[in-house]
Amino acid sequence: MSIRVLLVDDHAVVREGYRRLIEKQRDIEVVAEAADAASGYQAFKTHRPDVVVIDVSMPGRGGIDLVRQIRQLAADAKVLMFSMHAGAAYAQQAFKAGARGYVTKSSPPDMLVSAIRNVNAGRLALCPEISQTLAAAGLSAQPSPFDALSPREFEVLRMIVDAKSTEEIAGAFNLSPKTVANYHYEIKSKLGARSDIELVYLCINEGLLPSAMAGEAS
Amino acid sequence: MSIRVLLVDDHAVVREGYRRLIEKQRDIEVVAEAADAASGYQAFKTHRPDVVVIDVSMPGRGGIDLVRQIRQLAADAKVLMFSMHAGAAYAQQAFKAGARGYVTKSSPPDMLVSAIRNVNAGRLALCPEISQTLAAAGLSAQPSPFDALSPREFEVLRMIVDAKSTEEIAGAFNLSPKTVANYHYEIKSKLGARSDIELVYLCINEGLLPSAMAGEAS
DNA sequence: CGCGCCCTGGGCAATTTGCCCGACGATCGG
DNA sequence: CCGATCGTCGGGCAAATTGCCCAGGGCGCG
Repeated sequence: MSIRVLLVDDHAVVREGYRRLIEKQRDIEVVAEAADAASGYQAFKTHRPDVVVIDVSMPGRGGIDLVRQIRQLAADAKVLMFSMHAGAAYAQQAFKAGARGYVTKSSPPDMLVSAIRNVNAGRLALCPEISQTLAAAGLSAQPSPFDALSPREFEVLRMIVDAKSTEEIAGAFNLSPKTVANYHYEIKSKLGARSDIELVYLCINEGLLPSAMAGEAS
Repeated sequence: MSIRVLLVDDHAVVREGYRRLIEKQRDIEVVAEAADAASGYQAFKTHRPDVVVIDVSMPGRGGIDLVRQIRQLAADAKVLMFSMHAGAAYAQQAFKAGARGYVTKSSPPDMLVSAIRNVNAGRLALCPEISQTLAAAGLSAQPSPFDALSPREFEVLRMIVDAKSTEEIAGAFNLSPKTVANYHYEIKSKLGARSDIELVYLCINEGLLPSAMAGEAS
């Protein structure tokens, strides 16, 4: 009996790559793919895979939200998060949302497949970089102020540092602009940022951002 | 005679994915892979591929630099950039560095392979999102928008992205806070930034912020 | 059940932003 | 020499945003 996997990633190439890695194994098979959170959720409902592999950074509400949704539907769902950044903050949010594993895209191929096996077996799966930064952030020094953020605040923060306007965020989450503005204020307050620009820097050296994104120079 | 391709991307999964797509074609073959700029450069020298596919965002100084290096070695090298973000700024940088194509990772698979053929044939290759944003930004806009800034504006900009408050800047330059606010407005206007956060990103990928991203929590 | 989080948004004063305008000096072409 | 242009500096004012407080509803936990 093989492990049935659902792949959710907005980049077709990445899905191809993961699929290729998986197909080399004979005890794992890909039963479905999805390119965004909404269709990923549908695919989960219809296929009920053993393991769901989700990319954290996806357009719209992002992968973290999808985990939450899925776990709400099926509390025993096994989710493996898949990310391109090694920031501890993301990983922590992912685990809080109910993920059972977290690996980066730069991990060697065999780690990616063994992570699927681990998660399927009920074990946690995380790659060295993550466990390292997680451990460092965890027991040693200060608990990152990002831990104080509620899930919702974290998601709003992501949109903010992605240079989205208050209205865009409100639209994306179906919230009142006022509520978003309140989150914005609360986030800055919790993180001790005195301006949006400080906010960006905090996120950058927390690893929340791919370090340098292209601005919308329109 | 098939098109010989060199793949440079730091994520193993992505290389796998691209390789899988390419192997389905019989006129294209992957002659080498590399996981970083340095080994990519070596691989280019030894294999002399027809087309080099490079991921823009790689550890170190990124893929843009690699293009420049390669073009310096062989001015007729055909480089296809491969990115996960659709920002026009990155694409422009890529073309300025000598790339002949630019596609995003969210492009459909057949676009990725046809881009290789186009670049190999000497044509430009870019996916719709990019050509759109690029056209919007105006391809004629060759000079960096930063050139439009007056000296004073430039100085103020540097203070702004250094997270200084309006009052701090006014104090540092012996100006009225109102004047600083006016400069602030004028700068955003000239650079086309709709928020301070976009301003920061513009500066980052223009290389204005050498010290910005040094934070490694580890 | 009570307590305490989180989510959601209204209210409102204080500040900032967006945009326009006027003034002064320097530089430059004719 | 004379306008034209540009950079610097700031006032004004309406509109938007921020800072901060508050309140009700939902959900989990002891």
